[in-house]
Amino acid sequence: MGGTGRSVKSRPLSAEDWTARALELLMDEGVGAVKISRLCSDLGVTKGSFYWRFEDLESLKEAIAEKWCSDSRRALGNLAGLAALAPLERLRAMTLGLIDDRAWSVQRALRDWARTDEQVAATIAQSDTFMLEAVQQAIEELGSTPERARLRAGLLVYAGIGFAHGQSGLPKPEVSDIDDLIDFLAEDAEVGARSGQPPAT
Amino acid sequence: MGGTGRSVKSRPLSAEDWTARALELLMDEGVGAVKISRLCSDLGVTKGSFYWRFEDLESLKEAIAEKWCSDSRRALGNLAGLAALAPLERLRAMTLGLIDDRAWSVQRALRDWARTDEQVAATIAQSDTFMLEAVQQAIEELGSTPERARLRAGLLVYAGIGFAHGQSGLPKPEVSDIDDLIDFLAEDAEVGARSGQPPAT
DNA sequence: ACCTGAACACCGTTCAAGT
DNA sequence: ACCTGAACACCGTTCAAGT
Repeated sequence: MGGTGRSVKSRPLSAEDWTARALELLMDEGVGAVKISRLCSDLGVTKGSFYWRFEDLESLKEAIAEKWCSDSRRALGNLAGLAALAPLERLRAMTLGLIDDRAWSVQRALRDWARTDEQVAATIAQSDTFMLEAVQQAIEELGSTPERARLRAGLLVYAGIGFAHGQSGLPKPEVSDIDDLIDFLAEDAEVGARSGQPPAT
Repeated sequence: MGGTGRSVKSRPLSAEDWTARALELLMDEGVGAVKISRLCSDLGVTKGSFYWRFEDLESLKEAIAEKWCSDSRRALGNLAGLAALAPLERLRAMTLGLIDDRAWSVQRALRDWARTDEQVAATIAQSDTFMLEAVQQAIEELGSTPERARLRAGLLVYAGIGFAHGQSGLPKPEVSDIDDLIDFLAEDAEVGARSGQPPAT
């Protein structure tokens, strides 16, 4: 059945062919399926072919990380780019994305690899920073001072990462909980705005 | 040099000998060091000896998880048991524990294993629930309603887990940030208490 | 340039045999 | 009861040889 395993001799495999299939495997079957031998049988070649394109497994993982982070950065950029959208709605959309995205299993694997691979760590760090700034800005637009917004954004982003790694017997937040959460942040932002310092020059 | 590698024939190895050494390895050298072959050379036996005590690697990991969770549960119990301590101080101590505990690398490995091992998952879930309840109760005592306290506790605990898994290029919270955070929760709790519903019967 | 084929090291697992 | 020793499967890695 179609798609995998080149039954006929076709064009040589590009690096993208390898990373694309590896990312598919990671999403569909988890980190345990990302093995050179598995990739080779899927792509219909022998291992030597892999080592023609990549130094070793690590460099494959780095390539996966870069592809995935650039993809998700683009997605988040689309959201943040909707400056037209009210900050409250934008924040809500981001938070929901934090919760239900099925691609969290990918992130878990990446963070895992990041622990022993500086390249991957740097890629992830950049991606996290981007997310934090988007959230912080939305909260600022709700009326918090930059410092307050940074604290709240950090709390929210860290909680999102934690949720992804938890799976944890802890009650999974419902959509209504998300709404309460946003209310929580918004309500406080108003307090901050009302009693607030004037914005720093 | 002393400690590891029984140079002389001594008493047979108990299951605890194996799990204790494995936990040491996990804390000192990370998850990559927890290998049967490594354990065997450390303990001065051959692999068959391991398989006399354990079914396979999975069951060793389950044993590690149980040992570690029961240890940390006791530690947290000591904190929560200090009902004498003002809830604000208790909450602060717990949150600081969430941040600086060097044993986070262990938790990361356990959550990783939990993904493919139901036993480990159950052990972790129980540990998480215990933590959540302790935090929730402290926040309730600050004057929040149970529902509000649950939301805030969940946010805090998830953020702690996320922080442990992040390492993430995001700015690591300073102690002063923790204080701001506690203020944030406390301040809101007061708001909740002032405008609050009467506690449910 | 791109890939095969065979080899090797390392690790988990099994099992008959030893004490 | 507790462990050895040797075997096997699986996976990552290397490399000479093929087209």
